[in-house]
Amino acid sequence: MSSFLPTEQRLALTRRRHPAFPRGPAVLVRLVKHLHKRIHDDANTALKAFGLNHPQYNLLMMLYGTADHALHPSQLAEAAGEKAANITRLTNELCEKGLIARAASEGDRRKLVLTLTPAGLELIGQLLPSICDLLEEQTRGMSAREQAELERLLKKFLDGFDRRG
Amino acid sequence: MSSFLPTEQRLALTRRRHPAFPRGPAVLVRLVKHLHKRIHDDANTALKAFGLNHPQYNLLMMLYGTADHALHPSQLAEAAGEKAANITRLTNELCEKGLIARAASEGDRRKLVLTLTPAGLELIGQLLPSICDLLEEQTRGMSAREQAELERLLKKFLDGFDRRG
DNA sequence: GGATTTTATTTCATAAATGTAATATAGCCA
DNA sequence: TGGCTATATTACATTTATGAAATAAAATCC
Repeated sequence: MSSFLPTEQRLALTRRRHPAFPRGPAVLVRLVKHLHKRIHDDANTALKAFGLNHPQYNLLMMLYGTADHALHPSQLAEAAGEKAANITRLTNELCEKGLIARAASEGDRRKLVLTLTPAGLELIGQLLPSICDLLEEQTRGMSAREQAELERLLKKFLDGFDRRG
Repeated sequence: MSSFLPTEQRLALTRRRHPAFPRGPAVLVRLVKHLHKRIHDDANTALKAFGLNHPQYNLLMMLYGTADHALHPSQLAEAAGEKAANITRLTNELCEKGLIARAASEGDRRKLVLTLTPAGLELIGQLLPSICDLLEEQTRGMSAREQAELERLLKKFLDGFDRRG
């Protein structure tokens, strides 16, 4: 059946030993952890054929989703949820592959501008069909209505973290 | 407002450029990623006071949630969603702290048995109140009904990955 | 029962992520 | 303008995670 069953059993036992342990929230947290792992692993597998890993793909897609395909490193860090130090390393890798380019920022010379190169755009065009298939397949079990409801609830969940700061 | 808004805007632009890109599934995947990050960071912060990090805490709780507080390394890896190599390192750390103990397995001498020590149990008792508070707070924005519905939908989402193998 | 295959665990090399400090420029204010 | 503060980015050290090979014991097969 579900790969999550053992987790629930352990949680039940935990509650017997420590009744204050909040079952619902703990289940949600563990579900997110499990899902994240599966999503990350699946994506890495699918992207291997294109010479990318998941974080690199995410950076490319953040640029792809921006008006002029250009972002400052700090914006990219924020967009992709990566630490600044990580952005340096990952963008170095993408530069070496020729998928993005670095340029000095016109207005503020502390900043750089990262842009997708034609090769980067080309690669995105090549890999998107695989990624679309993957995303469709991963959510095949849910109706459109369920997906929308899940989206709503996940956003509410995330709001709770924003509130905490 | 929501920290997720920019993500949605980028997704909208992505769809304009590549109409086949499935918005719903992509949003779900990105929400899971954001949530996981926040959960992981919050937990690490809360656990620092107890000298633990999130993966170490997870291992302790997997043992705590098991009938006799004992698991083989391979079971622990499965339970915590960690790779075997990682389990070796993490359990070494926990052994050095005296929170768990290793023993040879009676039946199958390829295996080890990992058990919570009294000190490990004691530490869990000390940190659980903080963790319970944290979990309650993170989910405060959702009603019990919403939490239950979210749990149901996340399980359905996870089922999709189990089906893929 | 001996050879072969499978399973469990660890070791080691490597990759990925993070924190902290260093560097450089911008913006501000007197 | 000069000095102070804030921001952007990178470099370096450290931690954390992963993959692949090595080791050893069990299970299987003939």
